[in-house]
Amino acid sequence: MQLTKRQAEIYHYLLDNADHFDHPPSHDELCQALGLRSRGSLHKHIQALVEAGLVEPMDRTHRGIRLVEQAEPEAGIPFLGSIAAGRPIEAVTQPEFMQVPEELLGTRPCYVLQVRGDSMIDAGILDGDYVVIEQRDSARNGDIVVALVNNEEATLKRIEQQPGRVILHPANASMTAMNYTPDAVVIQGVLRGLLRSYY
Amino acid sequence: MQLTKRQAEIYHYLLDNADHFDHPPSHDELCQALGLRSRGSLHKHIQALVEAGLVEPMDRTHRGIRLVEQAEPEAGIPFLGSIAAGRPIEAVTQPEFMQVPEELLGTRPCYVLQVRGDSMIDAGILDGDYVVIEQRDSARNGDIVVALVNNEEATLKRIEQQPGRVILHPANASMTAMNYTPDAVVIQGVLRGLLRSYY
DNA sequence: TGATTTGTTCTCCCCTGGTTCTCTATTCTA
DNA sequence: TAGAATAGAGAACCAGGGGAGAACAAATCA
Repeated sequence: MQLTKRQAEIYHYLLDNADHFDHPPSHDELCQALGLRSRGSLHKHIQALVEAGLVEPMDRTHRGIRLVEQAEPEAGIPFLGSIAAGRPIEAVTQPEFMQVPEELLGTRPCYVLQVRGDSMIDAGILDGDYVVIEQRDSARNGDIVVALVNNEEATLKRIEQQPGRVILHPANASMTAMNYTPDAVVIQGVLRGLLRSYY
Repeated sequence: MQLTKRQAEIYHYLLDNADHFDHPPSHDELCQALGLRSRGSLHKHIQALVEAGLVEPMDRTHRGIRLVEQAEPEAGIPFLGSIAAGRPIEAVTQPEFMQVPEELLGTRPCYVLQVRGDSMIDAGILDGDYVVIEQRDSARNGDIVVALVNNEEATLKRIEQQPGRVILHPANASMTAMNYTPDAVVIQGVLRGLLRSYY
């Protein structure tokens, strides 16, 4: 259902101030905060929000103006899919969330990918491991990064950036490093943590 | 259940003053403290708190207003210390707790140790990694276990149990497996997960 | 055991606050 | 430009929240 301008205004006020109130506000308090003089007018708006499913119906209970539980902040960080050298990231249809120790998180947003293949095995990253990736578009030489190559292949490699070229080093004695021009390689994130499940 | 404003007020008063009382307060004392003149009125509020599960039901016992212990669910599993081949587990003085994805947990209690040394490097377990250990006293051949050897040395190795002897295999080409009698090796847990932090 | 606390129940009452209604002003739209 | 939609004011209504106090019963104390 479409909100009117005023309804949206009031809804946003409620959103912004949800934590300011120690108790849900009464109609009178809200009227004052919103510059209304009539409880009746406010009630009409609140009623519209209830019908739109944004506010809990409050059947005569006092101080009952409560926002509908927004999708509770899903704990953890999203598990997005799997990464295998030479293919695009294979996304899961429904992102799941994984609880990750804070020690493995950076300040920037992070996500989790599952590693396919053995290209980083000498760095202790095995087939099936989960890697925590911090979203960044730049990296320092020596970092292990998720890189998008030629706009189609995603890969997890150690990066070496030199003037005029970018080298992606696997960590596998049986594989060789690859050379690219800088504009062929887009850094999508930097390896920040690793999770492995046995059994 | 949602508390009314007054109920929340009283509950917070109880929380704030829980330690001030040498014994749980009587209704009369609380009335005085809260500025109420009627025990009956207070009783209604306390009753609501009991129904909300915040106050112990006090079936007619005198001076019985007691808060329900809010067993705050300690998030995560304990980080106990570090394990290095050939030494006892070095315990941290104050166990910290780490958030660990459910995928790495078993049904039994788990704890976290930090790995010191390179003895399992060929299994992708590096110096500094955190391992999630499930408490068990037995393991299957091939499992990586925390084993207490000769009642003094703790070590993380792949186990092979044969009639009359136990072999602990490192995963490092430059190290050799060790043979023990079964009673010299006590299994303390089985490797269940691994966490690694880069940077 | 009798007196005193103290928890419980109940009834009465007032005020706050949600609801409903009507009336009016303004803005938008066909 | 007329009618609809949107907004607000304010009155009236009444249920819920909160308190007072009496009466009672169980626990505790002297």
